[in-house]
Amino acid sequence: MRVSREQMAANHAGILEEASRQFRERGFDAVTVADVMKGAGLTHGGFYGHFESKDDLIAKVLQHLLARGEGPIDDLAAWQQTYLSPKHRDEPALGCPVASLAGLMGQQTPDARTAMAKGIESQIERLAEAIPGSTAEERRRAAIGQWSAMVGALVLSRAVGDAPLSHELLDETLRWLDQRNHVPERTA
Amino acid sequence: MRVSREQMAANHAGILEEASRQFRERGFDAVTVADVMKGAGLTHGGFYGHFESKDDLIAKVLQHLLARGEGPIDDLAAWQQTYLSPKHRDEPALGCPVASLAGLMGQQTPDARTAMAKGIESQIERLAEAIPGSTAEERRRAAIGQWSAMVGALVLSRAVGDAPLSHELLDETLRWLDQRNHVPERTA
DNA sequence: TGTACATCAGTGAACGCGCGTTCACTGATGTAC
DNA sequence: TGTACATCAGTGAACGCGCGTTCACTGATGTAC
Repeated sequence: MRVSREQMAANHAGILEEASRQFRERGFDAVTVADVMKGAGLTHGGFYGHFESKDDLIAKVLQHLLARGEGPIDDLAAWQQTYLSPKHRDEPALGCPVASLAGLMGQQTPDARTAMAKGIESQIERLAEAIPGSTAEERRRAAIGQWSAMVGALVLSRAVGDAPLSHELLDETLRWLDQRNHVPERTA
Repeated sequence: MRVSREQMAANHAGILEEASRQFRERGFDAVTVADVMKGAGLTHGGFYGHFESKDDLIAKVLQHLLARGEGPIDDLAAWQQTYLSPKHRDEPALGCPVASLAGLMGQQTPDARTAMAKGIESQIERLAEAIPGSTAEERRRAAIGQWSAMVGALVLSRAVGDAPLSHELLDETLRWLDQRNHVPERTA
């Protein structure tokens, strides 16, 4: 059942895409190679024509998810509101790979860890350019602090489940960050 | 090889303690029942005399780790400095269970998730009492924001590995939080 | 352009391993007298 | 207090299952003429 070169490339992209969703949704361990291949509309045996191993897939998925250069953040408050939204909390499969996967890097390969580290660094740089502050050092510090708070709040809100606390974590962190990004003139 | 009641109680506590360390160090999936029992100086078969299943152990470990009421935080800055230290980053086995395990709750049982949620709530309450602020609402918001930032920074610094960025995440988040907890009089 | 054949992407059964869990057994503990 | 026996915590072999991975096979693709 050989397929055309175009179809094979599409299948390869489909496996990557499906894996990136399932990994974000359920983590690396709970997702099997067969799960990913089924989701991509293929059978598990063909997997090794595309990737060397499951670990290789994990590294490639992280590189794919984290290396894509996203544009600058033009509206910081809106961006943070989207990040700290119930929708983002409830849809990890399409959401921030750092929030879903950073806590799982302990047992991963060096390639996977490197991809994650690069993604975190580039996200901090991206945030630093959108954050107010008089010096570059101050903006980078604020970017690190705010990015930590955003990732932490999302991780905690997902861990809490659907209790009121879950929504409170998102909402209060958002408001707390918003206070930092405005000079304390309005609403104190 | 029956053992005394005292010895059995000690073994039970030892299994819990060993599991709580290994889970924090390597996560739930990578730690096997046999690993835990070996660490506790026992053989794997005896496990089911103490716990119903591995899932039961996970729930009991979380209850054990997160339900213990810790005293009030008397020195907020010192407490945050300890939390955001390289030592804490490098010793997850003895560190904060929320930072190690919150990101792994997605696939866990309701009992485990409930224990985690309670631990997060009580930690926020504990922080809120140590944080400056004129109203209870303001202190709770700051507690949520700061706790999110602390957990996020620790998770990110562990994910990054031993790159300079890892230390920077801890250090800059600490300084950033410290700025929030002082009226902007010194060092701007 | 049409035909013959070599290539190879995908299939699905099978393998080997490790894990959670079970169970017959052991021998020290704890109890009944 | 001492003895006989029932209890049962712990042992370690074994089971069953699911997973990552392999492999012989299939049949459409792509190429050589």
